[in-house]
Amino acid sequence: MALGTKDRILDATVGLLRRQGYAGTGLKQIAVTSHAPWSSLYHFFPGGKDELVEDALMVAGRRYESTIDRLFKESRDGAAATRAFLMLSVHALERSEFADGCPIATAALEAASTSDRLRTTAATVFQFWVNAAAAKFQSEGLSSTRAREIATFALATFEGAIILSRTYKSTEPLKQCAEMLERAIRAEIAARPRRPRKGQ
Amino acid sequence: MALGTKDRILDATVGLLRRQGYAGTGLKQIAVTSHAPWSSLYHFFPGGKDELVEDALMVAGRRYESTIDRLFKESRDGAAATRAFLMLSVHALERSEFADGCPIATAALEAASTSDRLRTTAATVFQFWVNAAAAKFQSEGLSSTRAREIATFALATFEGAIILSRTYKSTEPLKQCAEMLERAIRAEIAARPRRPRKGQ
DNA sequence: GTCTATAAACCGATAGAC
DNA sequence: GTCTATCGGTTTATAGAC
Repeated sequence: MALGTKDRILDATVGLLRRQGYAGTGLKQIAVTSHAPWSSLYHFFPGGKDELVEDALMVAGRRYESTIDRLFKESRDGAAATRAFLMLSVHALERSEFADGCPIATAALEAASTSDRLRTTAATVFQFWVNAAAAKFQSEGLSSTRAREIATFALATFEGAIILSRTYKSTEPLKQCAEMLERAIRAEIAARPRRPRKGQ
Repeated sequence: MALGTKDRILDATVGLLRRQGYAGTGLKQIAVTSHAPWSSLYHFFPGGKDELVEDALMVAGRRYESTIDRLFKESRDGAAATRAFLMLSVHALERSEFADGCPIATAALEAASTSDRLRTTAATVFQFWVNAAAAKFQSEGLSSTRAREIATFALATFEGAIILSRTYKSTEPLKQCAEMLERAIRAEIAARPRRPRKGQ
């Protein structure tokens, strides 16, 4: 089943955002890469570049969210799931010559001080991910607040490890962080006083 | 004492790279911001944009390096120094309306798959920082390799926390990560006799 | 939905006068 | 070291025909 033109445009945009960021990616290049006619960009995204990029960030964000959701539900515990999530990117980087990092991070940094609209979109996506991971930590006896703190810590280490691994062109930082992050999370959960879950 | 034109250009470039990244920052804007004549850019940086940005990354990198160096030498231990380093950015973000994050990260992500020259420069800077921090961890009894692993972990969490704090326009992620990172590092060091690979 | 054409602004870079 | 002018290319975006 062939992908529609709109979906091809969105997919190409996600891929180019990963490699070149927002400012470095031109609409023309998106049209060429996605084999879409130039005029289709404005047909499907009348709001221009910002609307297209916003949609692309949401698409990529939802995709990651379901991956996180599945991973954290399948895993033994949140610490192991976090490690597995980082290891997923190890392989993604290896397969893509260190291109397929986080689809949000570069655009998020670029937008943080330049576009409130895109910044908010990126923030929303990060919150999806934190929520998906925090659900697992909460099921291990942590309060909602505490579970989200740990998920935020995990997301931060993940994002930073991707930066280092892509910059070094080496998966070592990501692998080392995966290991230490797993230990750190396990310690946080073990050492901290558990707050009773309601009704239990 | 007035700054020379070249230094003003470099300073302006560092500031703009933080806020807009590499592709988002034009040479013309750098000239205007630094109050430098347009032709001075090519007078001082005959290699054009790439040479200018490379120099700016190195300047900012050396500046951070000496900060890290001082902080880690003054602090009680590496874990506390790491926490203090993250807290430094908490205040920098507060003072700058969430603009003054890491001067390298955005350009590093943009360059990772597009410019090997800038990617290498960013990698060199990160190594400076890791080395400066690792020296302290080594002085606490860790092997060089192990000290660098922990410094890399700290740098990754720092970079990711900056992304989240800037994206959320909240210093909470940075503060939470500072706290958890300190505990994690202290635990890693306490478990010092960590031989290559022990089974679980 | 797609085609072609084009506007208006901006990009990095260069040249020659002073 | 700085001034002015300009080149060729690219950018986002729009318009009208089909």
